Parts: sequence; structure tokens; C-alpha cells
Amino acid sequence: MLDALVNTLTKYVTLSPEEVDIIESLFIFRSFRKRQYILQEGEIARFETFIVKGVTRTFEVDEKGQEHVLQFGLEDWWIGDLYSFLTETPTKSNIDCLEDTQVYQITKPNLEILYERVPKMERHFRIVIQNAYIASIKRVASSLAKTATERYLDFTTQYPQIEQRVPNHQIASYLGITAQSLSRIRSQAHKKQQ
Amino acid sequence: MLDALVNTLTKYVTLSPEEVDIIESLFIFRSFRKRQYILQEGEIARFETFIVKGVTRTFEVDEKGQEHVLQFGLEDWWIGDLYSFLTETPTKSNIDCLEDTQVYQITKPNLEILYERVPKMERHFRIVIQNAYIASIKRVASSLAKTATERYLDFTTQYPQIEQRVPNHQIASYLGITAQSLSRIRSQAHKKQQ
DNA sequence: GAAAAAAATTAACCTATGGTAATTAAAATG
DNA sequence: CATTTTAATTACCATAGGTTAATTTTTTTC
Repeated sequence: MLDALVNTLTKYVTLSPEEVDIIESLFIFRSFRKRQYILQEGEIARFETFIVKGVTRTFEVDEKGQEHVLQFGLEDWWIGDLYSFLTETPTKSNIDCLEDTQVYQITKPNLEILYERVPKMERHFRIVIQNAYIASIKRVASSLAKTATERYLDFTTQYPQIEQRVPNHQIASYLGITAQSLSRIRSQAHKKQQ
Repeated sequence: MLDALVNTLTKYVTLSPEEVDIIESLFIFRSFRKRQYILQEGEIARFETFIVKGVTRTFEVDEKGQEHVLQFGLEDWWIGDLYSFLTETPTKSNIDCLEDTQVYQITKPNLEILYERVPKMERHFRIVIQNAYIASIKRVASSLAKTATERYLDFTTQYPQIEQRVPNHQIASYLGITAQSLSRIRSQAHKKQQ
């Protein structure tokens, strides 16, 4: 179990056994059932969460009551609301599990201890955040430049694993369209392929 | 001049005079005229750029030849294409100056030297990127949940300085709408205010 | 494995925003 | 300061995607 976490943490930095012990002592392992919430709107995000197994969805609910998927989470991904976590203010996000999910979590105080005792972890998390930032910019660029059809096709090629494990109406929400529109897009795409 | 850079670099960390010297030796100062390009599509982004004075716009051109503004840059902001910079691959972005602009730039090798000689700069850049990432996520959320009118009003309250210094059609592009649509939105907003 | 719940599809109609074009206003330049 | 260039506005029609609603399919649950 811890292996999955340590393997990922050593992706951009090398760790000694003592450092692995420190890490082990600072993370908490938790299990969630499908449909359980890892984080709910109004709470302060006390943890950053690393997914060992499972699928999650992070979404916000707007004033009209509509849900908007900001992010999916899969094995080896970090999820959470970084803003709430860092500023210790209530989150607007919800995270629930689309499958039974196992995670490692770290609190802000423990993350600070981690940075202090294993300074090279700053490097790891800088790179993790860099990559998340780059992905987010790509998403902005794609929402500015592309039609819903193009965005859907990009999504299916970029995240085939997600497409298989997540209901279409969640993908539609991620793409910023309704389930009905996605259905229409899919049926048109199938027609063209024939 | 260097003050502006050092002030910002010390926002999240404290620096000794020796460390300030190291920084001074690793950055390059450059001046650009309005309309000059700091970065053009196809180049490798050799620098991350800190704006001392001026306004920039980062944009991509899509297959249909349309420009889409990804980011504006103002005093004390970092701009650049992090992906191209880190991976040393050709950028799809262009950065040009909307006013005469002065910047400090750092190359990737020099940034690595900086991290090595002044390790706490990892912290600074992790936080800079964190903040940029958080802003990008907010933009995604807003593009999913909000109408163009709402996004425009949010923009004017969040970035009043940009609204003053940047032509409306660039703001329209940033918001993902045409200049004509923004014009319509503005005239409707004015009507309601009366 | 039957019943209930959740997800996907289809269709008819509606609306926000895009595209094109023409007009006016403002800013840059020699 | 006259001319050219750039920016903003307005109007009219086109269209992608939203809304509502009904129907079918799939998945979950007891």
C-alpha cells in the first residue's frame, strides 16, 4: 500500500530508508466506499490526498444548483482543494468516490514537517504542482479555442482510462456541456466513423 | 530596477546579501517596446520572465487563425510558457507587449543553479506556481459555471488594473468571447445600471 | 432476478453567442 | 493636425449547445 505512495514520491527525488520512515509516519491511510465523500463544501480541506486505488470526482455546485466537475482522480494522482488547504478557508469543492477508493492523506502541519525534515520533497511537490498547473492551462486553452466535439475527442484520447470508468454525464460536466449534448456529439461521431 | 525583483523574490523567503548577489548574477534585464514579442510560437521558451514594468499578453493562435489570450502580465508577475521552458520543446504561445515593458529573465540552467545555491528559492517558486495553479483552476471553474456576462463582471472586479490598460477585444479573447459579444454585454450592463 | 434507481438517448424548441459587415470613435504616426 | 490604423459599436442572421420532457437502457439493490 505504502509502496504506491513512496514510488510516486520518489518519481522526481531519491529517498533514503530513514526518509521513507519519516514519510510513513506523516501520512494517514484511509478507505472510502463508492459514493462516499472525501471532502464537502464548507469544510476546510485538512488534507492533500494521494489515490492508491479508485476513482474520484471533484466538483462544485453553482448558485443554480448545477454540479461542475473540476477534476477526476485516478491511481497515483493527487487530489484536493489546494486553496482551502493552504489558506485554511472553507472549500467550495466536493470530492466523492466513483468507485471504492483507498488513499493516503497528509495534513498541512505534517506537510510542513515533511518539507523541513526532507527538504527535497519541496522539489517533488513543486513539480507535481507544476504539472497540474500545466494541465490546467491546457484545459483553459482548449475551452477557449475548441468546440465541445473537439474537446470530447481530445478527452477520450488523453484520458482513455477515465472514459472507461466514469459515467458520460460526469464527463459532459467536466467538458462544460450537458449530458444531452454529449450524447448528441457521440452519436454524430459514430455516424461519421461509419 | 533589481529591487522590484528582489522584493518579490523575498515575498515568501528571506535572503542574505550574498544570496541577493547570486540572484543578481543569474538574471538578465531586458527592455521591450510596445508590440515587440518576448516569445513567439515555435521557439523554445529559454526564459521565465518577471515583469518590472509594463503589460504583456500571452496568446495562442488556433488552426482557424484565431488568437486566444491565455494570460495577461503586469508589474511583479511571472510570465512565460512553463511547459516549453521545462521540457525544452517548442512553444505554442506568443507573448507580446501591450505597453513598453521591462523584465528580468532567467534561463533554465541558471534557475537550476539558483535552486542549488539558494535552496529556499524552491519554496518561492513552489508558492508562485501554486498561486498560478489556483488562479487557473478558478478560471476553469468560472468557464464551466458562468455566463459570459458573469465572467466579464468578475474580471473587472478581480483585475481592475488590467481592464484599464488593455483593449476590450483582448479582454474578450481572454474571456472566450468575440469583441462584438463583449460590446453587447457591456452595453446591456450599462443599461441595467441606469 | 424483480424492482428501483441511475444513466443514456432522442427529439422539439429556445437562447446565448458567433459570423459577417458596415459605421463610428479613438489612438498612433509622420 | 491630417492621415492611417486600430478599436469599439451596432445590427442582422446562423448555429452550437441548452432546456424540457419522454423513452430506453443499464446498473444497483434487496
